[in-house]
Amino acid sequence: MASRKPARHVSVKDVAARAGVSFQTTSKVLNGGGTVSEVTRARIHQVASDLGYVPNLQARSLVMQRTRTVGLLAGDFGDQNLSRCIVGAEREARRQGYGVLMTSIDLEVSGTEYALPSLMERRVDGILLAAPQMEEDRAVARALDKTVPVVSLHHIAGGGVATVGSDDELTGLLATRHLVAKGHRAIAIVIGPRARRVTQDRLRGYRKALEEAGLPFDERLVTDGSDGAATVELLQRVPAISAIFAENDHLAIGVLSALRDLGKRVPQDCAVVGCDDIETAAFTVPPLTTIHIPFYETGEQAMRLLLEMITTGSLAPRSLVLPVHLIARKST
Amino acid sequence: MASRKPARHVSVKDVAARAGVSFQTTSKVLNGGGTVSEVTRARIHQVASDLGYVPNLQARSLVMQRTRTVGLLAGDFGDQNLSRCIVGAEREARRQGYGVLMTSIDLEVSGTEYALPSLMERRVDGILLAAPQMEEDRAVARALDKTVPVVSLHHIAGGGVATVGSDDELTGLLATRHLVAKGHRAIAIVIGPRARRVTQDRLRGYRKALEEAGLPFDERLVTDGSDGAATVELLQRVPAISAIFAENDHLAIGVLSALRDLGKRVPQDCAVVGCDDIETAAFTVPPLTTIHIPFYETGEQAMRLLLEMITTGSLAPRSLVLPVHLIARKST
DNA sequence: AATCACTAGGCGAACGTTCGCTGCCCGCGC
DNA sequence: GCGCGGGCAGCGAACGTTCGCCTAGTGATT
Repeated sequence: MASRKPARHVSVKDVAARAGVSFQTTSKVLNGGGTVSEVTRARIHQVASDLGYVPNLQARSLVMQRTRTVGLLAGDFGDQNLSRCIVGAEREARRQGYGVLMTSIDLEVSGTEYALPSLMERRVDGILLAAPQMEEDRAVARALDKTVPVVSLHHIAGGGVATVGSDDELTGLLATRHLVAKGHRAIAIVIGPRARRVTQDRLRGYRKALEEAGLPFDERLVTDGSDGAATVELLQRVPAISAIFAENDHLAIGVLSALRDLGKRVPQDCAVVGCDDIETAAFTVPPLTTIHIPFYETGEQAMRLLLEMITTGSLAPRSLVLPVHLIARKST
Repeated sequence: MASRKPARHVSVKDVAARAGVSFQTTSKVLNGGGTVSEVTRARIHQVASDLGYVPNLQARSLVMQRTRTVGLLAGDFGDQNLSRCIVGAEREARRQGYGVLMTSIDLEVSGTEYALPSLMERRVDGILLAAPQMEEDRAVARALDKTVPVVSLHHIAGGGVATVGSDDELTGLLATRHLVAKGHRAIAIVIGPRARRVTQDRLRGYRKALEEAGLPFDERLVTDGSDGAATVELLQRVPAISAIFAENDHLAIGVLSALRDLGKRVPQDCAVVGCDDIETAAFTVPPLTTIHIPFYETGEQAMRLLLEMITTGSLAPRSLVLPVHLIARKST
């Protein structure tokens, strides 16, 4: 019935046989360089293309001791910001002729259990970590085989890992400064999970900006925005609030909607600034002023660093912090 | 200075030497099964874990003639819907012990140029196509090596490729029926690129629903929504319009914003229904009624089908259409 | 005419596995 | 006491490459 034969791929030997040369010579022509006469070279190329020869990178990797493949360990591909990083990283890898083996880690298992070993078995030349949730997982640093270069987009507990990211403190600083510059004095902040670095850093930037402006830091102006009602409570607690800094755009959208429910106009009654510059930020009502985070470039730079580490063989953990900038829209 | 040696990985031979057995016996114990006495078995396991042995899948693949890796050719990882598919696909692959090699194709090159060959060189066992833009690229079907199973999330010109997707005609049908049921008679449709299958199919569903309801199809009620002004023009052209079906949620958001600009209330003055159920659809103002497309499941099923084709060795192009359903929110 | 320097291409080994076969030793039954 | 079978382990080959080394020719130089 259906042809069940896998129809083996053609190898250098097949080409060699047809061209009447040794397979090593064929190899020289097709892949490596060597001194082969122009005529046989041409003949071999001809036969190879006739037969549809496709080099077997597995075999090549075996002898070369490198796969030209990097592992990408992602927390959640669904996350829009992360996926922008990934796009950048993948593109850079491809540009340099590297393949990308992707794995995501589910929340249940710590990633150390399955994902890392699976990458190591496939002998990736390096690993790019894009998993915020393993920030505080001390097992990760331990599980990381010291033989392969690693770059992470997030801080890794235990350190010793190269990191590429954006300047989160600056992010908080710019956002808050902007509000200060607009004349606001009672500036609240809505934050995500406190355990996350990004939260802490942006919060620090917020405090720094207040300090610069000679404004007191008031713990009552800080609220956890994970549930929508938080903003409402916040405003009831401190009615004087005239501006809200949301530590990321999703929170900002929640804030916007809470303000609308309260009948407050943005930005007249209350200004709002977010962070991340997600795609929809430009289309909220009103369009959201936010801090643009260069996610794409982050991924790109991270991959570039990783590949550089791979080619130079250096395992020294260098780090890179990318600048951010404010995008003023209508919410402030 | 910095240790520059790659510090070679430990192989079965290393383990064997330490355990005082032949490397083949070690292989039997560690990977394949064989008849080995309990004591040597234990000893080998001990040594392997002491030395930190990690099997080399490259070498294994070479002899087994399969890599347990599938290629994922994606159009755009940034696309939210696509990335949900990808998450589902990756998860299923991982569940079955397969690795996923990802490549995205840039708009400049057709994908056939670089991406497919690169996957073939790495000897993937199968390929999952998730690239809407190659829908009409006839080169794709030709470039596809007939030796490896392929499943696509989109129609492939030339056919012969297994496809998994959702029922786009049903999508248009349900959306329009819903509006009809709400009593609307002048129902406009805002569509994306006409060349895309999904557009055509959803449009067909729209027409079918109108027909069912005995409403005439009016070409003036069809508009290309790619630029925001289209909706405004549409409503000026046909003021009687009381409902708009947007062929996807992004278009719907554009429509919503246009209606707001015109001072029309949603849903009182004009109802809106979208498609896709993107994440933000629940947070628009008002929350968007839309057709939920099971992207995650689509990816999952596609991968399942692909892996099944791989293991059974069947190349027959089976196809799968997943059902969709309406999610009623406040915009209708 | 003998040596030389090159060029073109072959050969063997290695990379880390799997797999089928062979051989050894031991205990058992007659 | 002899042959036999079964459990255990080793051996060789193969998968498709790359790489260094070797050899057989060729034409030019002494």
